[in-house]
Amino acid sequence: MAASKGERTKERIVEVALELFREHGYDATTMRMVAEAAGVSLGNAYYYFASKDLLLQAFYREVHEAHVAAARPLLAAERTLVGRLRAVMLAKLEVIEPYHRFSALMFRSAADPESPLNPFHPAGDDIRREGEQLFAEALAGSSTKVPKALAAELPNLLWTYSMGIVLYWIHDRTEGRERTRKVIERTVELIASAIKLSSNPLLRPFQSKVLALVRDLQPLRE
Amino acid sequence: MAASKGERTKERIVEVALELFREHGYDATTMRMVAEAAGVSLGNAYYYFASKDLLLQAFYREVHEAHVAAARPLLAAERTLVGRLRAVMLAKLEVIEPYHRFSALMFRSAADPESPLNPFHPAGDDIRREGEQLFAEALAGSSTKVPKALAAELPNLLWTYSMGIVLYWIHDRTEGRERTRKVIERTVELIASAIKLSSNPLLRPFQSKVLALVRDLQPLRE
DNA sequence: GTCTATAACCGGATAGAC
DNA sequence: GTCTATCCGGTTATAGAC
Repeated sequence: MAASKGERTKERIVEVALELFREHGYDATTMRMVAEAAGVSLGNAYYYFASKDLLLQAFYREVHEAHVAAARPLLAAERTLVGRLRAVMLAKLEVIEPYHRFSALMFRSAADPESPLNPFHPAGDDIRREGEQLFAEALAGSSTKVPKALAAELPNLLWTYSMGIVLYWIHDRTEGRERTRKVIERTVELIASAIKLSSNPLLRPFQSKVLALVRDLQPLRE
Repeated sequence: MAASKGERTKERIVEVALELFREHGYDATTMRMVAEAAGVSLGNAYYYFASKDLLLQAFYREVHEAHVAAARPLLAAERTLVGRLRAVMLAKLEVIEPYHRFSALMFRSAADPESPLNPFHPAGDDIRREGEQLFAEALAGSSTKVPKALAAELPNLLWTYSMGIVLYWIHDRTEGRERTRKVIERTVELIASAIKLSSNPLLRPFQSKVLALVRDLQPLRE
């Protein structure tokens, strides 16, 4: 109850904003609508959120938290690597489905250098780190042994992969997102196969090249 | 010389717009500036370009054409697969370098479903098709034999890859884009290795799974 | 029917008074 | 912290000129 008046106002703004986003989408929701619905003036809304984009970040966080909440129970029931990856991805699909109508706009920041959704965005961003964390858990709890060198890079790679799936899903107009589901099924199988194959000595030189590349990619995150 | 008055006006608008983009970037260039520089009214500028984004498409086309022009002579001098891929990618880097300052804004459409730069954008778009064509040439002229099934999918995959490199480059603040250059070097080597490995019988089942996936990805392009 | 201009709208963002 | 008044730039409506 230590919430100051300001904190409560801020919370109220986020709340109505997310509701409006769900109802009308991001673009169709104006800052004026948000301000009015929250019972504050336009200028005052900007006092709390310096830009409309910052409100969108609140949306990402909500989606992320719903994703974690949806994925955990599924993970508890799966031991195979492929099953666990599938669970995480399908949970994501479930959570974002209500936003599909507006997804193009709401996820366009995925390519924006300033956005945490951008896979190349410099580190320090909570949402991406927590997303990677979820994949780390999916890997750690699986019955498949993942080589250590690979294990260090995989969460980050899988997070990037998941962003690619979201990008695909945005364009998927099929009933029940059938197409995206199929792509997820095929890709999680492939990823699991690739991880298992990676121990094969024939591929050793190839594998170490890939790892070296992946490690080189990182410093952009500073 | 059949250029009607309207065509000439349109051309003039594109011309000054690209110049202003180069000088100030996309966002800082206003439609009012473009109109004034082209010597037309604001409303008239909109008669020719229904949106600012359509002017940006003209920019993409120019960049693409410069890329092809820069890549062709390099390709003429390279026979190895790795050399040819490298040539195409480095030519790209050369061409886009002048826009690095503003790249975040100018390339943000890469994730926009409506943009031809989006790798998942439905087919029918010239620029992406021509980009794939360039990679098809790079492959066709190389000394490496590419399995037919793979050859059909590769141009499209390589184009997507090149978009990923651009996304990386956008975030690359290093001197001379050293980091991106290194990533290109490593990735073209990996790609060439992977193509060669793909003939290995041990990987046959893996390879066919990958190809099946890639083919499945396509129909989104309708 | 092709082209051009002026005025206005709309929504994100800011300034500055209280 | 809150407001009102404005700015600014993309976009549109619309009227008229060639």
